[in-house]
Amino acid sequence: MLEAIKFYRSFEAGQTIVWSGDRMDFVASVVSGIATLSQTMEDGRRQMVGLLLPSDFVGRPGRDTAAYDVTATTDLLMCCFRKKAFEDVMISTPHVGQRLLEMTLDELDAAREWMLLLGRKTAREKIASLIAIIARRDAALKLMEPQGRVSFDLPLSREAMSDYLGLTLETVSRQISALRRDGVIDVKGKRQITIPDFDRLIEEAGDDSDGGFLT
Amino acid sequence: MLEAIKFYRSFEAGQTIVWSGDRMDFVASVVSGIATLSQTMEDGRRQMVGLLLPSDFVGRPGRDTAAYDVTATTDLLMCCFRKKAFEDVMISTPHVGQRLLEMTLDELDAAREWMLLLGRKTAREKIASLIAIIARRDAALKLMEPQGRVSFDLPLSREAMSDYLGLTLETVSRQISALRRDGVIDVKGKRQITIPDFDRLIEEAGDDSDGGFLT
DNA sequence: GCATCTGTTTGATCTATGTCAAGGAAATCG
DNA sequence: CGATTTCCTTGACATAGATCAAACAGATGC
Repeated sequence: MLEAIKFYRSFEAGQTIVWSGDRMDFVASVVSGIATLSQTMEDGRRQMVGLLLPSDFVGRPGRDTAAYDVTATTDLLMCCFRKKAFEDVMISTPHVGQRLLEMTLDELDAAREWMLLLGRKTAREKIASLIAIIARRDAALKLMEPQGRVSFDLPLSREAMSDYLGLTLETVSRQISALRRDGVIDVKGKRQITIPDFDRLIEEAGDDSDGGFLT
Repeated sequence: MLEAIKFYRSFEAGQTIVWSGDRMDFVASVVSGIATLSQTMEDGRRQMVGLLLPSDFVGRPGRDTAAYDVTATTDLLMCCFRKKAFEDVMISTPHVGQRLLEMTLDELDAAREWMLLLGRKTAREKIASLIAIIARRDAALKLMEPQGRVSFDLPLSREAMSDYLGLTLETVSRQISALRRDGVIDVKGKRQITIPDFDRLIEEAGDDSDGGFLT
């Protein structure tokens, strides 16, 4: 049974949890906080390839080295299982594997949505999309649909946003300023965002679909 | 048993198999030929989000509308299962679900590799990466590792390549010409590629890892 | 209260890639 | 066979976003 073999680990904001290529003998799920998966090229160019929110799963059964850097963006608590033990549970409990398949398919959909963003959206659309994604996720925690006026805190630095969106941090900053000037968002301090009209934001994001990354 | 419920469908090159949003009551796997998954924005911008090669799986158990456009790039033969029947088999045969999980995890890795390409690589690196991916896949069919001198046919038009890479078809064309001028690749006609030195190509692709999209 | 540090904003310029346009090459059709 | 169509290449020019550089704002420490 899964309960019997789990243990917890906590990390501080900014800390790298595993480096790509490291041996990784556990799998885990996020309990609280935010972590990112990213890939880095030799010359330092970096791309975030996953955003881990509470309940998200990290690690791959049947592989023993990490494929990505995993970094805690905020203080983070993870619930871990030794990989071997987890694999045993997966074999004896088909339900666990089924749930994992479902989650993996959701992640694949999110990754594909993200590919459209990276490949085809303008910088302004990218920023609007990211803000919409975070607003949706934030609302989902309160079991709501975002609608009308919405407020929340950005859990990412400008640099993290640029890694996410395939932009430079300067461009991220400029586009946030532009969206503010145009009344699409309202910014208090550096991180606190208010969206006066969520539909307007969605329009700016260029999403025809619901854009429902994390719904 | 899966054998009992499968049936085949074939499609011509260029034909769209399903449109995003269509009802899709089957799942399938590619027997021969190549298909693509793509997303399109209202104004026509398009991004390929998946490349389906023989043995790849399409469709999502537990969802009844297609999330992407599926298009046959070459003549295509698919092996199909009614979704309901397939789901029943998945429940009664854990092994099928496990295999599907493994394939989905591989696809997720490929999607993430692709995100690095879309977000951070230059046009030249993108083209080199795509050619390397296709060369690898082609070699894999012959159970080989690509090495030294390699030849094969591009199964994609310039436009399909641009949809894949988040570029315009003109940029694709120019970069292919540039790689040819620089002796990285050799092009006969429009589609036949020879790579005189595979390692050189990998260098141009900017991959630190093995870039092993489809290995 | 002042100095320092980190994260952010803004400005001036540069450049890779997009856009628009024309023409070439190979396949298909009459 | 020439005519048409489709796909590709190449050129000239425009522009979104990158790069380089400076300054600002809010923490933190002394």
